[in-house]
Amino acid sequence: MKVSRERMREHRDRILAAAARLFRERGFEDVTVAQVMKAAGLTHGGFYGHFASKAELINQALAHLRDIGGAQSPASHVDAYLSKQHRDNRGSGCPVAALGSEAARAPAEVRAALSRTIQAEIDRLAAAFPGTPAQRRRAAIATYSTMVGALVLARIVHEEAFSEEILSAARGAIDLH
Amino acid sequence: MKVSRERMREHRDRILAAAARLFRERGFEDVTVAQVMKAAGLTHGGFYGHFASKAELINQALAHLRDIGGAQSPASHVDAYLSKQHRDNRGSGCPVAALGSEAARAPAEVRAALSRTIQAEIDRLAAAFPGTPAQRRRAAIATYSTMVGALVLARIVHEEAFSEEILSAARGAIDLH
DNA sequence: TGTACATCAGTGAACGCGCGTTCACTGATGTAC
DNA sequence: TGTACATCAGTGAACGCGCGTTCACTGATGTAC
Repeated sequence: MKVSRERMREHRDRILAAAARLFRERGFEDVTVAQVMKAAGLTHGGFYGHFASKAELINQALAHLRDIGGAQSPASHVDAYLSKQHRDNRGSGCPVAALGSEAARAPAEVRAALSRTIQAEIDRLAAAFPGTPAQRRRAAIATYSTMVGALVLARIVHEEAFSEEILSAARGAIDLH
Repeated sequence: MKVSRERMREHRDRILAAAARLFRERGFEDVTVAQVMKAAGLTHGGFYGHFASKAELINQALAHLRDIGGAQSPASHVDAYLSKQHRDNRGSGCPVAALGSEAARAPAEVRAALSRTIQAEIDRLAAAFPGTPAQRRRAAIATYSTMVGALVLARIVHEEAFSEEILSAARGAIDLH
């Protein structure tokens, strides 16, 4: 049945939020349109009233995600990023670490959305380093690379001790002043 | 038609090599059994004479890959890893960077195969650092994290200059003596 | 403010395609004599 | 060493399932008067 314009906008937001969570948890391909709609409390047929295709949903979900940045200090952001909690909660965590290797093969729009996330993260970290703007930017890029790589490795590795060792070594290698 | 035992072993190797290349290029899900068999010069029906399932092929292909390690020095290995050439040739490159975020959600066997690759890479890099074994291992873990993260980022980013900047910043942050 | 009706968001069955997997068949291999 | 035949690797058509997408329908919304 028809629904008020406000409620429709709310449905759209719920679909995007569900998609952003499910894609990060299980990847683009393992999540079906029907599952996203169910998670949003709707039936699958209505999906195409909101989005032209599943590919379009992927684009919009990642673009939507980009707008949500944390406000904590760089140092505590790094600690939170390299925590067991983040490792074990892909659905609410960094989309670059959760989807990075798939995204590298994705259409230009998906890559562009994640590029903006990467750019924002670098800008944010740059503030925590000393030196010229160029030096700070280079340090921020290297730091973010370490963070993403360590989280990906920690999620692959199955032995808990090894996984924690990776997070700890990465935390130790990053020193913000 | 039947084929000699030697030729069958050769076919199996060709299937594994084709799978290892295609999976790294396009991911586990976008590659079909028929495509792997075609790349190996065979037809898809024969696949199940070699492997019980596609999942089994994924396991074996990653395990097979693990045995092939380079022999260059740590310093030139890092440079090759963080090169444009490696970035642009996923099919013959590091499986951790090519498949990392998908592998994190994969069955235990896939994760175990990649864990061994990670472990081997860390051991190899550790030799290039000074200090106690524990210090060297921590440095190697942080270094490999930076390498994997930077390669993943460089492959996502669509602007060529930004992508090269990421590789360069990571190279600069790693100093082996 | 109340009423009539055109609009259209959401529903759920259905469609078509591609994929993993199976299977009857073919003909070369390799063993038994 | 040669021959007869059982074995079995590879072929390609077919199957069944799940998924993205479409569509006729429903009934609440919101506009025109």
